[in-house]
Amino acid sequence: MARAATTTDAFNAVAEPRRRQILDALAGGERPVNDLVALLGLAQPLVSKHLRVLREVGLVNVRDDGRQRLYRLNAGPLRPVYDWVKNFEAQWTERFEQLDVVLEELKERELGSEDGHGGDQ
Amino acid sequence: MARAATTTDAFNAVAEPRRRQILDALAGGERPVNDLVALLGLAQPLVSKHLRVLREVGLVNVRDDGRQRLYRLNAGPLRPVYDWVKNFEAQWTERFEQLDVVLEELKERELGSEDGHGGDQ
DNA sequence: TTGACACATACCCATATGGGCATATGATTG
DNA sequence: CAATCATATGCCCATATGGGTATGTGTCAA
Repeated sequence: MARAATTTDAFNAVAEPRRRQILDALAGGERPVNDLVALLGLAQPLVSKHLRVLREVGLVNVRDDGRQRLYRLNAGPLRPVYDWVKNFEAQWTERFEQLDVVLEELKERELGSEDGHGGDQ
Repeated sequence: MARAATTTDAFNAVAEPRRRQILDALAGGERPVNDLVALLGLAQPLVSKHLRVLREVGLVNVRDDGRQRLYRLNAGPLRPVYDWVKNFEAQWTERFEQLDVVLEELKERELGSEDGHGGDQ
C-alpha cells in the first residue's frame, strides 16, 4: 500500500504546509476561498482541493453566502495531534538535554571500565 | 509534484502511525530494532525503513552495540509540531465551543432580520 | 572456517498525491 | 436572457510511498 490518504486523519492532513497555512489563516475567522487564494498565492483550484481535504477530516466547516463559500476553522480534530506530541515536550527542555549528556558520559565510563578490552579476530 | 517526502520534516514523518508507535516505544528508552519489530508486530525490513525515515528527520539516533543497533529518541524535531498545534488548543476548550454556538446564533438572528436591523432579544 | 544472528538495502507494485489546466456548477448582475 | 464572478471538479502526470520478499553486510558463536 501507498502512503495513507491525506484525508485519513488530522496528522496526515496537516502534514501539508499549505493546509497548515490555511488553518492559520482561518484562525483569524471565517474566510471566503478567494481570500485564501490571495493569501497563499496559490491557484484557486489548488486551494479548493486543500480545503476539500480539510473538510473531509473535519478541520473546517463551510457555509454558503451568496456566491461565496465561507470556511471556518474547526480545530477539534487537531486534538489527537496535540495530545500525542504534548507527551514529548519534556524531552526537549534544557534539563532533559543535560540529562542526556550525563547519561552519555556514564555510558562511556561504563564501557571504559569494562574489564580489559578484547575484541579482535 | 507528488506529496512531500516523509523525510521532509517531522510533520510528514509523524503522519505515519507506525512511526508514532516507534517514537512512543523509544520514549521508554533506547531499544534495539528487534524489540521494535516485536512490539509493532511488523516485518523487520519495514521497521528498518521507518527507522530510516525517523533518522533522516533527526527524530532518532543510533548507536552500535555488538550486532545490534540501539535507537534512541531525539524529540527535538517535534518541537515545531508542538509549537504549531499548541496555538489551536484554546479552540477546542469548552468555553470556546460555547462561544462558537453563540456566534452561530447571532448569525442566524442577523439573517432573520435581514433588511431591518432591529434589536430584539 | 562455517553458520547463525541483527540489521539494512534493493527491487517490485499499487496507490494517491499535489500541481497544472480546462471546464462544470451556481449565484449575481446587467 | 447573457455575461460574469466565486468555487468545485475532472483529467493528466511524475513522484514517493509502505508493504512484501530476497539478499547484502557485519558481528558473534562453535
